[in-house]
Amino acid sequence: MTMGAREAARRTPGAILEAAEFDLRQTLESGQVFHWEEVGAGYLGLIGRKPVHVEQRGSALWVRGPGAELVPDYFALDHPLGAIHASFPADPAMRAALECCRGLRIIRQPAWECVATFITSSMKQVAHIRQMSAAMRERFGEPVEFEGGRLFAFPTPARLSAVSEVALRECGLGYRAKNLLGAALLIASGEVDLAALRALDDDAARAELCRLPGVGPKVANCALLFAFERLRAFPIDVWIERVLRETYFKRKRKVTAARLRKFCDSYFGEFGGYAQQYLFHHARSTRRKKAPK
DNA sequence: CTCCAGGTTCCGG
DNA sequence: CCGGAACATGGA
Repeated sequence: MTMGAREAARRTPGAILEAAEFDLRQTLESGQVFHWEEVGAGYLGLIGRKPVHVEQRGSALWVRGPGAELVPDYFALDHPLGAIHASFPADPAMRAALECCRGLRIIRQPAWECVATFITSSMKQVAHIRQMSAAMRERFGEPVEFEGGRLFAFPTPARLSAVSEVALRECGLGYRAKNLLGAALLIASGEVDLAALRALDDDAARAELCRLPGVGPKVANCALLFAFERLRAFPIDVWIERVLRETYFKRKRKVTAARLRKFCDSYFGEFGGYAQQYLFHHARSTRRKKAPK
């Protein structure tokens, strides 16, 4: 596909940066973030309110747009991925996940949009979460012009707290609308201070997150992992639970949630969150491709 | 049409 | 502490 001269002229100047041990696609398609769109040979999205287009060619990232300078931090290119991979347990399941997902990085998301999207995630497929996120952005977010198109920032807590529950339901949230509204209110009022969580240890930060309606242990761990860089946080969802039971608790009866929790916290170690994300993405990408008949 | 999805909350053993 | 049930919506 060649690009027309007019379209090419719309492009903003770009830059090239080195990104070793990084796989953009695995990172953006692994279900940790929900607003990036595949455009051309790369991905288009916002980092906060700054638009950027990112394309990977080998170990180089071609970036263009106001968000370009934020790319290294956002995609956590400074995480010691070699050491992280080396920290994974050496069992077969973990090995397979590593081979599948090598280069996947846990990114540094803005806290609120991470918390908010995961509040909407309960009992929803990744495709649905993406739809709800897009709907809320388009309807309530600040528009951002970029290369002849328009993107929308994720609406702030203040903005969302002023929205009606009906309007949120129209974005497809269902019963989650009330939770998101309540969470936005608690944060907009200052009763819960997301920025202040950075000073707390993991357990205290998790407890604080769980004060938000619609945030339980799983969503709190997602937020800790994807927005607060707590790389030990290990979210247990239906996929991971299936993997755990089939892999580490084969033919054991009565494995309670508490038992699973305890196992994960000790077995996967200091970068447990990374291990979890690799297992999650591997399970999803192999289960979905199966049986095209 | 039926099944199920990155859960949380509330309620009775 | 543990298992169940309700809660909404849409893609496969």
